[in-house]
Amino acid sequence: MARTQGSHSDITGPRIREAALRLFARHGFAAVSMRQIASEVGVQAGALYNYIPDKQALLASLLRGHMDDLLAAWQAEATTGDTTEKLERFVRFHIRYNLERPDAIFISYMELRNLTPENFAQIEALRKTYESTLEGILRDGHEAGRFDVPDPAVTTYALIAMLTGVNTWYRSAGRLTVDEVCDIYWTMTRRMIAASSEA
Amino acid sequence: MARTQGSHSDITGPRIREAALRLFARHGFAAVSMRQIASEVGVQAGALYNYIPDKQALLASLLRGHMDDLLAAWQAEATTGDTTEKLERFVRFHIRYNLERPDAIFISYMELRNLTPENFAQIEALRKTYESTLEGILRDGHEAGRFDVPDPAVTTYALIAMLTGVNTWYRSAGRLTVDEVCDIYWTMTRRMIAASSEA
DNA sequence: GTCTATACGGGGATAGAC
DNA sequence: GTCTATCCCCGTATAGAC
Repeated sequence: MARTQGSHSDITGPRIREAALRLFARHGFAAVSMRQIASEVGVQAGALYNYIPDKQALLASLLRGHMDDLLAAWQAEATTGDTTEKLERFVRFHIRYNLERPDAIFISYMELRNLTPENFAQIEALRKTYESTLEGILRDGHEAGRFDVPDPAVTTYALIAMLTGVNTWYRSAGRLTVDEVCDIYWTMTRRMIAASSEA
Repeated sequence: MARTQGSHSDITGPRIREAALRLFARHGFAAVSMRQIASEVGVQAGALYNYIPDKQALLASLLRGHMDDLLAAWQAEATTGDTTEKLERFVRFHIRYNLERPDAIFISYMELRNLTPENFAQIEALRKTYESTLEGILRDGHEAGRFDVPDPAVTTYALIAMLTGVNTWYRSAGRLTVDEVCDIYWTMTRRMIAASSEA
């Protein structure tokens, strides 16, 4: 039997974060009320403040958590292989990772403006770190003569935008599998940076 | 001498739209109050309702106006030239047009979820129309043997995302002119669809 | 066409009982 | 740790005077 009152500190915290992530992604940070979040979790609004200082800190914590997870996941993949293999791994990793966490990705791009300047700077730095790994790969490949990348910074922006864009249109019920999508984007990427072979 | 009261119907309407566009882009639709918009325009909140039925209709009208302008502007450019020239023109047109209207572009991507289903369907149809012109160019070029585009639909998504992404990073005070940016993106586009020459 | 005033609901956040 | 109750502010939208 579920208790309607009492201590649930171990599960309520995560549930608040899950509910907030989903609601912020669906309706936008400003449009979601603390009462809505509480209602999803099954507690009263006041109880939320046992877990978070305020609404803004909740958003910042979600975004920071997402960026930390993303960087850790990429670090776990990025170890071996030559430059071309690293680039291919980045392309496939980015598409897959984003498709698996649409809510977190959506919020990360849409709700940055609702952060305080301090929180914004922190999240931006993490994002910059992630994007720099791609830029590093492009520069390495260019210097090694494997790629032709006249402007690594711009190419990084272009690639990130292109890859992240998959989230706006891909549906698992559609005509393409995730693997097929990754193949297509890897082909486009390879051509964009003029990698030597199309094998 | 400015009147503090009286009739200004000819200028208040446009000023409401300009203020709303700017504020929605800056803070998000849900976070902006009618009182804020009125204050920017220099009227009381109640006076806004002489021009718009409600807040939601104001947003829909801004988005519809933007899409109408976009389609008209592209129609005015799209008349002549072979397929490769048309594609190059699309790339440069899209980047320039977006950079000149950052607020409208931002809102068009961020605030779609705040539209009623009817308004959303309308705006989406206009956006689809615009993107279809690009897909048409890619299909034409592929069939004519000028491009190699295995999946025109996905390539369209990829190109639109890549080009629209310029707005997130470009600053006129930065190291690149708009022309240089267009050149870089056109090179990347040409390679992506494997257009015959790189001249 | 704009004003003032206001209706009415809902927002974030806190206090104190249990 | 959660509840109920509440504070205080602000939201959209309307009514009626000028």
